[in-house]
Amino acid sequence: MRVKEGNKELDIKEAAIRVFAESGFHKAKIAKIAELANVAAGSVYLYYKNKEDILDRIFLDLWKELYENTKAIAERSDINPVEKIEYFVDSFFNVFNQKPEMALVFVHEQNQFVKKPSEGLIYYDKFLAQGEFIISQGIETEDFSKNISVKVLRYFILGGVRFVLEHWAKAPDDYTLVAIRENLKAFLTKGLSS
Amino acid sequence: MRVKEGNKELDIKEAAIRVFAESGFHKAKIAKIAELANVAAGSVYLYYKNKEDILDRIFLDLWKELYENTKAIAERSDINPVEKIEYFVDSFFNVFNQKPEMALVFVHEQNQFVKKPSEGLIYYDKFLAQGEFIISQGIETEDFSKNISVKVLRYFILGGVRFVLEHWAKAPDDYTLVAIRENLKAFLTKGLSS
Amino acid sequence: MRVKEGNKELDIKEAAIRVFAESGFHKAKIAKIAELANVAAGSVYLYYKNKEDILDRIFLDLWKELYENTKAIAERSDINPVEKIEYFVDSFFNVFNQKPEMALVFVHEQNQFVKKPSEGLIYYDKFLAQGEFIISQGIETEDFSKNISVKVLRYFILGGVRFVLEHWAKAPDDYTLVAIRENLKAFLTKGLSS
Amino acid sequence: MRVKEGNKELDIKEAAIRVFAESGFHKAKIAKIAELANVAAGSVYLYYKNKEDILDRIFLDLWKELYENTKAIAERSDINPVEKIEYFVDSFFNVFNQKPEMALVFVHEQNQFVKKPSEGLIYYDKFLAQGEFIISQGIETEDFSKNISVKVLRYFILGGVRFVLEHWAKAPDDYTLVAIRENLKAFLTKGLSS
DNA sequence: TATGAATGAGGTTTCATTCAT
DNA sequence: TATGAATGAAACCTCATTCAT
Repeated sequence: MRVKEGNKELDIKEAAIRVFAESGFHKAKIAKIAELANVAAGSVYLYYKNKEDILDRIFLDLWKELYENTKAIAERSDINPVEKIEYFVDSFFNVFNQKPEMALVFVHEQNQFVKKPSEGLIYYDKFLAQGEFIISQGIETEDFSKNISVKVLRYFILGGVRFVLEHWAKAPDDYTLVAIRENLKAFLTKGLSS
Repeated sequence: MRVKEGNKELDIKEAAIRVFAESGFHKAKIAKIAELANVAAGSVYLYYKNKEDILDRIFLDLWKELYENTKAIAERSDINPVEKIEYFVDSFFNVFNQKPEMALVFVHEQNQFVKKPSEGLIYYDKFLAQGEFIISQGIETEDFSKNISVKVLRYFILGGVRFVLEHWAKAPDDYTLVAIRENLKAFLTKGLSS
Repeated sequence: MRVKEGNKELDIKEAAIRVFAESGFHKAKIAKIAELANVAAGSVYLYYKNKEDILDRIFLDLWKELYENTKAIAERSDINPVEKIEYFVDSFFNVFNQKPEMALVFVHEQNQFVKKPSEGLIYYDKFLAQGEFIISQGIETEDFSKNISVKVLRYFILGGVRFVLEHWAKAPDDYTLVAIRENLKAFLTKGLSS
Repeated sequence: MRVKEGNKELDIKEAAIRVFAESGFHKAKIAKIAELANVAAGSVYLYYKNKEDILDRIFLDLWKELYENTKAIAERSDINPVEKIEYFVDSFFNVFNQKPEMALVFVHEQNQFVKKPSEGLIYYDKFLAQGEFIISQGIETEDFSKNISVKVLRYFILGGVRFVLEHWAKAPDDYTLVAIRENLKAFLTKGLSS
């Protein structure tokens, strides 16, 4: 048994990611999370208000990180929109690079997460806005076709990425994340191009 | 004897689609489904083995219809791969055209559905195979780039479509399905092109 | 399928005996009884008030028959109490001779049956009274020991017979009913003797 | 932490005995057992896997105690088989002496109990084997008649005892257990004698 | 802060019984 | 008399959450 010295809050969150990935939020049991975190079931409630709060804070971490990793990209003036899209996609995949389980939680519980207001949701919206902004820039610079609906595209791309991620997370050996993202970058820039 | 009047099996299925769309499968209550179907709770079990069976048969209907609507397209020789992709996308969207709730069920419960073998899953696989086949054809005819990974793309496209559908289903007035599919068709054919 | 011409009431009763023997009263399903009786489930209620009523009438038949088969024995003056006991036991076993299933119902549901007043219960009491009467006679004639408690013995004997019957009914090949009853007769008459 | 006070496991088992005796296993409600045990319904499942498990462990206790109380008797060499039978019967009745309700559970649910393998069943079989062994010994020493079928007798005796117990448990005032067992001992030894 | 025993609300499912035909 | 579709009450069990220590 690992000596309990460290950060129980984090231990619980990480255990929860594993359990949510395995069973989905609804079937996940607090008792199992507590066990994996080497903590008593009751202790979970010292750090989290309830089960849903754990999920919320997992997503807060995720979208905050994604937002912060990508906000610099949108603002850069030394690269063109095509390159921005490429970096943007890279950033996104990097987050999941060594966390297949987080990818599954993202894919399966994002709906649950989006349903109600939360701090994490703000970062999620900001993240989407950045993607949208990059595409808009590209349309202005005529790098991208002006006939595309930014609104439609941003969901399409995010959804596509989600689904690909899911399959990668379930069978990481079928194709590498690097291969996936190169494919997507090529596909996206061609698809967007004017 | 009391004779079947109307079609309770269908009533229940349609009620279930509404409830699953609203609450998700896990939170959905049989009592609520029965109420919407104007049927006693116990009657649900005359037509469906259990709650999961309802979901299975909803997905069976969906993928069977999608498969059957699209199988002719893949086999046609009078149109080129680009047109096939366009028809394929059209077919897909047509199914949801007047069933926003079905789109939500599809989006939210597809994971659940894919997890275990079922008759519907066979049609789902066949459907995916058709999409994959069309793209492969296009690569052969050099209409599509030979650098794309069919495997990655097929999930990307399906996932993207799923997510777009979800947002449309939640707020059908923001953009019409027709607008969405025209956007996607343009984006896809460009993205795939060689 | 047997042509339904005959006695549905009887068909149902016989089906019920089989099902009660197999599953016990509580787990027995009306649907299964109806199926074995080649009758619709609802039809059962044309002939029997409810599930319990079927059991009651099965036991009524049983105890009425046992009572009527044995009442002549108690009254005979040409044989002594020892012989009466022997005939009494013979009569009892004869009823089950070719109905192992009835024996199981008797053994398992007798409790249920005794709990509430019914016509069958009257015959059951009369039957016990006859056995008691024969033993009392034997005590008077000094064939049987005067130290025995008739009350205790009559339950002991009936209970013993019940349990032996049960094991015979479950595995009729282990020992024949004839062998059983000869053993018991010998045991009883010796046990009772003065 | 909230600490186990008293012995809830035992409280529940004793409450269950009362409820099973009153209503029989199938009609017994967990809610009622929990109420009598002064425990929340859910707490029952902290100590017992399910309803059946409660019954199993009641019978395990019973047959283990009976087995352990009687195993010394069979092995003794200082008393003859007739005395062994007497002690054996005494032991048996002693267990129920101040637990009329346990006697009812035994009588009503023994069938249920015997149907499936369990730890208690092992003790039950051992107990029966001991009774059988004592009788066999008696036959060898010619204290008992060699014409009796041990197999038949062991069930007959157990069954008889069961039924007598039942009537005693339902109306303990009609005759004392002591009177019953003296009667039976006399009856048995005479019945068995050569 | 930490525990884990205790709680009790809540939902799926079964099945005896009813009743329209 | 006969049917069998429809009913709906009832109960086991799970598990998130609480709380005494």
